[in-house]
Amino acid sequence: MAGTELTPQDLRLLLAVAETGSFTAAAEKLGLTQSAVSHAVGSAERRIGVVLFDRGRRGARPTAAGERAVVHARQILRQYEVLVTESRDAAAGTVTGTVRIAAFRSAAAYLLPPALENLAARFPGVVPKVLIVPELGRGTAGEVADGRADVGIATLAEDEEPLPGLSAVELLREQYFLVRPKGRTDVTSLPLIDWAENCSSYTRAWWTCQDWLPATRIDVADDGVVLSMVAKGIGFAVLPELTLTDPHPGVDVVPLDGEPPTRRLVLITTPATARSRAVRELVRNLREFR
Amino acid sequence: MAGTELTPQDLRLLLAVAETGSFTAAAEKLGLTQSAVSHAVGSAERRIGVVLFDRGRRGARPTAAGERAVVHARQILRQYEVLVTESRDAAAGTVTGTVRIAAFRSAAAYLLPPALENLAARFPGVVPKVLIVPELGRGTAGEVADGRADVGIATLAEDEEPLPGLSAVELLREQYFLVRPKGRTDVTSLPLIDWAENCSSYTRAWWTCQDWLPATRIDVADDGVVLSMVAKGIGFAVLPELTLTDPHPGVDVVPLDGEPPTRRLVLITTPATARSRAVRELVRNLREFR
DNA sequence: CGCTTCCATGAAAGCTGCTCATGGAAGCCG
DNA sequence: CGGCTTCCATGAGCAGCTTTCATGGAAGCG
Repeated sequence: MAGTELTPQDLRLLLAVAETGSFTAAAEKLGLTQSAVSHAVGSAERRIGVVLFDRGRRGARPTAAGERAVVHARQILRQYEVLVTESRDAAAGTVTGTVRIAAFRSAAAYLLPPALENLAARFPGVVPKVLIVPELGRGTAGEVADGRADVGIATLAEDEEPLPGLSAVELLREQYFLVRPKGRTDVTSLPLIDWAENCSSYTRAWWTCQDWLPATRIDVADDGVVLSMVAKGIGFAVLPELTLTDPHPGVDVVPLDGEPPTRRLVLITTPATARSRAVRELVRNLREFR
Repeated sequence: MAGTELTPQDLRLLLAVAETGSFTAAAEKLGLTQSAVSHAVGSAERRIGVVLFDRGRRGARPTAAGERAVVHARQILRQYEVLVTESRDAAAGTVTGTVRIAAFRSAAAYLLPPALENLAARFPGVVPKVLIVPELGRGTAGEVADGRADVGIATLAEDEEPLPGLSAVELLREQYFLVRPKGRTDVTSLPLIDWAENCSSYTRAWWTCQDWLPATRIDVADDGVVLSMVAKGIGFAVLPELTLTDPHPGVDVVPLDGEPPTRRLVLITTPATARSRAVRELVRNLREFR
């Protein structure tokens, strides 16, 4: 395509190829010919002087260079959208556009609904899209960094810094509580039911100050399952406040001794969209309704 | 241009028109015809459904919508560059690219040189471009927000928050000092020589705690001029540490009584580029050499 | 009023991105 | 081992978009 640079269409192509893993599938997805994709990708590679995909029998996989290109492609395409909606808004004096929110399950369940309701009431033109992501690996911050979301609700340990270049605003700071089967006051002999998202670094410091460690540790994927297992007397758990918002019969929630561990919930944003009215309003809402 | 969206060429055009203030000048700047610009801008406006420029006898001025479009256009074009250089770097295992740094004068004079020297030694492929901006209005942060710089060195009062969506990392925290003509111990009767960039909100709180106020106030544009005026005995000044780095004959620098005012120097970055190796290294250098 | 300096517009040229048609390579399998 | 399938590459040709060329109109300035 044009001269020496990549057009938005090129970017969409790269993205489609990366996401489908094949030129043919990408072409189909965009309503084009496989030939068109092949020509375009080849031309793009020639123009920037780098191979973006390894073609093999099983399709096409991005090279290291391709991975980088794809991340930027997503962000550029998003910013094109923002350009258009913000320009229209500026002319019409309205607030519209979509806001893609990445949140982990419990945040989406307890924090988002009131904020989104209020947002919808005041800015009917704004369409929020919620993306539920497990807070593992790079978690929600990764979604924002890779251009798949505009705003992320992430957890951060007290001393942790956000990924470079992402701006974090503290939403709230929450404590961990001891959750034990109802009536069971001594849990030292019970297994600890841990939960994959519950990044253990948050509680590790606290454990090192205790004079006992749990006998066994059971790992579970979902925090709801953790709670019902505790209710059945299978073990005890250490969970943050947010996952304990609903009343849970069959368990006692008690504060932890000493210096209880805490974690911060932060709002991750990217500059590209953070200045848009819709995102700013969402952030304001979330901070109000915490 | 193409279908329903703006190509990078369209963006370059918008930018050129906004910067030159005329279709004709923009065309010349890009080596095109005035006709091409007119057709392209018209077509872009039709596609996004908004008038971007007010055309008059004196040329073209961006509308509110146009202003927004231009800001995003700068950022999108920059991110295209970053896409290309990062992809090439990923393939070749190098670190290249330009980093545009916005700094106010004294930061550029005292903070930047050692950091840039070190950066150049370790990453010869990285080309820093320094943009000196008065820290007035939105200051260096505005340069970053509008896509004219990748990194900004800005000042922030203790309780101040950075612009929404920009991420700020604290570089250092510096005190204000009293600067008076050599030997002159009582300055209460002298005029205060103030300096436009010296955002008075930083020192206002301190003044309200004092039991005297300066007789007169003289406003000067440059901090160097402030110092030489003090040296001539014309008045006294209250200046932050950074502007006092060099020895200044003819003045005494003494700490302020009570709770002296401070300001923070922060590094402002945008996600688009902050993850690039070059920017991260620059940030590391600046924090080391503070 | 003529002159200059802006921008707009219609028609034609040139380039580019797409499709069509085809070929090649590599795995799978009876 | 040929046939089949499933990938991607390539060359030729067409359609459409971007740009130019050649004008025209509108408004400020002497």
